[in-house]
Amino acid sequence: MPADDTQTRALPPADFSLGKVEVALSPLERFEEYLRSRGMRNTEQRRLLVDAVFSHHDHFDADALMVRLPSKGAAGYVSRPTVYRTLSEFVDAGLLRKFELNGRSVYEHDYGYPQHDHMYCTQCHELIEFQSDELLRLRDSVAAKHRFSVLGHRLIVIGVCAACRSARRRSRRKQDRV
Amino acid sequence: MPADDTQTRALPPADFSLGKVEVALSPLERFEEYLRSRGMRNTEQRRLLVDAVFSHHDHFDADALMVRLPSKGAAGYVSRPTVYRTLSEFVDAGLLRKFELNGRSVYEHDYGYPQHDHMYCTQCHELIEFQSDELLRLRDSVAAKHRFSVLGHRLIVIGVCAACRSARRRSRRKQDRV
DNA sequence: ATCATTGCAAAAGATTTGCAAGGTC
DNA sequence: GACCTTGCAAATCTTTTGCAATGAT
Repeated sequence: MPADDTQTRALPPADFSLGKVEVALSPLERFEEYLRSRGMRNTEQRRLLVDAVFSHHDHFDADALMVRLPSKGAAGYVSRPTVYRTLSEFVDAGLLRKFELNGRSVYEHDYGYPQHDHMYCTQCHELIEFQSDELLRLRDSVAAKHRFSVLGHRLIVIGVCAACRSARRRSRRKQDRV
Repeated sequence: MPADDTQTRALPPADFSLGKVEVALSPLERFEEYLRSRGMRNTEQRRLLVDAVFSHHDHFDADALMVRLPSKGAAGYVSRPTVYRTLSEFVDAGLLRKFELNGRSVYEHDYGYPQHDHMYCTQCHELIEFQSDELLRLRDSVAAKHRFSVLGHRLIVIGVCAACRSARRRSRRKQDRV
């Protein structure tokens, strides 16, 4: 296990409502660890992507990440296949969590951020995070009852957020079926 | 609102662990209602699909449904686009619920069956149903706290089912990241 | 020098759409 | 007869893959 000081690094400024978790390594350091431990190479593209991914705390898909990077021809460009391949590696490395929404893969920070779930607004398509220990207890208790060994879960509450509810107060239309 | 006796119809024999809900109309009757109310046509394909869908209680995707139907050329064949179009109508009509799993759309009975969630086994890919009122209370309480108006939710607990745990006891390999 | 990684082009898989022919009301 | 539906073919969208060139160790 390669050495490194075990200082607590500051993560990107968090407009993150749930706070952050203390971590010993930055996402990049942690990923480099992962690469070393698997005999994989520390390439510029991988470094660029760690940076692009951890410079904002938000939910994004492969497309959104591409847009955030320099376009083809420019310095720092990363091809779409490499983006997809690297996102998978980030998930394997524990840097990102992945879930599906409206038929595509959505990613969010995992490393250094606390467990949480989402509410999805069908009006503005915003994802709102929330945390509930009670939910975890409930999940584990149900699983135990079925002798099911839990690796994780995905919960998304579907509905209309506070902002959109207000906006809709006067222009109301049929609600989407979920 | 068109008349009909309000008898309780038996639904397909249920190897369904959560029991069933009392319903006034069969899925087909309910769908015909829906078609009438929207000025849509009661076609043979739609009737065939209601039948194919409600003859088994299980989770399925568009492909699995196609396989269950007569093949091209044979009587009762329904084309793939029609299957997709009709599945959407079933969801709109409240007959089916839809969710996403491994990048594809999975459907299950909604009409006539109680609310529930799933545990997904990463080994055998089985979906195990469970029901929890406490979860619903928890969901609604979290939503209320955020002034979020709930339309529904999707929860999937990911892990390894009891059967696969036993099977794995002696041939263990790395666990999948979720 | 070895061998992992990248970018390109193309493939693959799921789902959707334009449209002419056919079916339902 | 009006017009909704179907099936076909083709398009679309997202993600993956084969492979030769490039880059990391």
